This record gives sequence, structure tokens and C-alpha cells, in this order.
Amino acid sequence: MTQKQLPPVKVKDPTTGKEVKLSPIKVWELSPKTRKGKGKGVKIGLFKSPDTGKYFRAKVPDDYPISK
DNA sequence: GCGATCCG
DNA sequence: CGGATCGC
Repeated sequence: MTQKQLPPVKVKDPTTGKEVKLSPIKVWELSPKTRKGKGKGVKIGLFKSPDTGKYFRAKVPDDYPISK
């Protein structure tokens, strides 16, 4: 059992205004427009509010794995 | 404003 | 096709 299950991300549901731990449905990274050597982009995760079922995006930690 | 990505 | 996400 070497598999590490990813911890849920603490995000604020804009629909409820509550901070909830959710696992991102999809995660990707916005590359910096000028990808010149440095400048990390921002990792974005797609979530859905458990209460309203609405979708929203939020930043995820830089160490989060990317879903393709 | 751009960069990726998805849902209305 | 737009809006929304975050950093520069």
C-alpha cells in the first residue's frame, strides 16, 4: 500500500460561502503567458458544490497532481 | 489580459 | 462563446 490518496482541497464554495474539502474533478495548470524559464502558473481545479450541484473552479496547491 | 478548461 | 479561476 504505497498509494497516497490525495487529500481533499479546502475550497470555498461560492454557492454556499462555506469552506469545504472537496476533491477536484479535474486539475490542470495555467501556464504563464510568457513561459520563459520561470514563472509558475496556477493550478486550477474543477469542483462542484455538494449542496447546489453547481460547478466552480478554484486554485489547488502547487503540489497537486494534474488530471488529464 | 493571458494561460487551460469546463459548464451553461 | 462567455465566464470563472489565480498570478504577474
